[in-house]
Amino acid sequence: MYAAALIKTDNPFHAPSAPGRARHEMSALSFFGAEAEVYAQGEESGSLYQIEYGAVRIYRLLADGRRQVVAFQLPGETFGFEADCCRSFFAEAMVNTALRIQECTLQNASPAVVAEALRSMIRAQEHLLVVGRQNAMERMAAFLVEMADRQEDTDQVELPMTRLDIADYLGMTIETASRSLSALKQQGFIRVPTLRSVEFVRFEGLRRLCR
Amino acid sequence: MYAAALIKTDNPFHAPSAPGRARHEMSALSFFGAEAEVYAQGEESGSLYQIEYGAVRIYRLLADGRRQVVAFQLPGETFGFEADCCRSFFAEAMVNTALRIQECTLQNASPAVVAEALRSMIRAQEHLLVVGRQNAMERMAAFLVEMADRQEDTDQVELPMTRLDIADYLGMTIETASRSLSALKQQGFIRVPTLRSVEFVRFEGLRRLCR
DNA sequence: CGGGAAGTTGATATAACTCAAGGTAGGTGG
DNA sequence: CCACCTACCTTGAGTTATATCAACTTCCCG
Repeated sequence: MYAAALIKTDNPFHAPSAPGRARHEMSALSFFGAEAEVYAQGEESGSLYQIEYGAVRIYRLLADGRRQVVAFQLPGETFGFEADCCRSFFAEAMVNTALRIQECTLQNASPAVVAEALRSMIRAQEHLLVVGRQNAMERMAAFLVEMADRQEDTDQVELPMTRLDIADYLGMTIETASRSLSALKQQGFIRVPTLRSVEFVRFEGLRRLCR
Repeated sequence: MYAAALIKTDNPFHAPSAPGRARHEMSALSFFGAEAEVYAQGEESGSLYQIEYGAVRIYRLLADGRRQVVAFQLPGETFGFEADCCRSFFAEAMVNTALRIQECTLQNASPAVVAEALRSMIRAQEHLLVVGRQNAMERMAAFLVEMADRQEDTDQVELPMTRLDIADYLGMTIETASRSLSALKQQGFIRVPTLRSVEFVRFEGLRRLCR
């Protein structure tokens, strides 16, 4: 059992203790409750984070509060590798999350870490095409396809994020996000058994929709 | 003088010979005329490109031809570092361009190359905020501020790209790009002495506009 | 000076935003 | 265990920013 002091959270909820599965590395787990901040823009960087379980949103804000989520990070993925000393973005847990934290500099970065960073860049640039050039239904389809591909399951996906998170990821309002999801449902592409899960009925149709 | 055979271009124009300035490395220069392709999506990757002079656009297409420019690369900058074997994007010279090409793998990548790749990622993610959450005038202002910051000149910038390139970078139509530029001009933020240059009148105002 | 490509401006159409009301699901306490 | 409460989500109606379509202008190059 981990001491409560280890749990870094700014909301009253306390994350559960470590899961029973085996540890892959010597680094300890850190726990974050839903909405807890992992790091903030402007903070000193230098650490690398790997998600053991849970999910994290990476985002940036405009002066008037408009938010763009630039990435969702899922179990097994690594984030937080930066060239400069200061964080360029905010990172927050979306649900109860366990992270392995390790120090990492440009010099000691392994090729695997570099490779994952480069793939994150490709994903960000592909996402730019979605946000810059696709309409609302195409964006929602692209989001669902991306989640399915990353979870390697084209039957259904679990969504650790709210509709507002999805909207801020896709560069639209929560109402438009909700309407797009309803339209995909109504047109027989998906079913939505619960608010946080989506079942695919015609996955390839969905993929064709956003090519 | 370089042989014409060295000039890789798919348009009739031939790039001029190498500039007089000193070479920093042993690698030879390759020349590309305006609109010449540097690499295409799906091609085998493995090379890294550094711009000696000129400018390159990195972009992706949707099936119906919609285009998103994900980055502009300027002199001194490096691009083309990828984790996987295949190119994820197209790269095209926008004007007469000279590139130093070198082989580069994940294993032999220098920390400097990794650092520049990470900065490209941050720039892509910051651009996501512009495209996802800012209106047309804010986007155009953000573009001009970015170009000024990268050229390290807040008095004026040279634009190696067309209005259509700018529009496809900012996720808007060419008409909206033109109108946004006109609005910034009309409101006294900038002057536009030629089609390919912009003078800043109130640079800090421009910066405030897109924060 | 002429021609063509690139850019600008105007008028109208439309997709997405905004504001508002209503619905649903999950959690809490009686 | 059920009912209520609240946060989250969905749907509707009207507005607006940007896209679209079209005409005109400017710049560059021969």
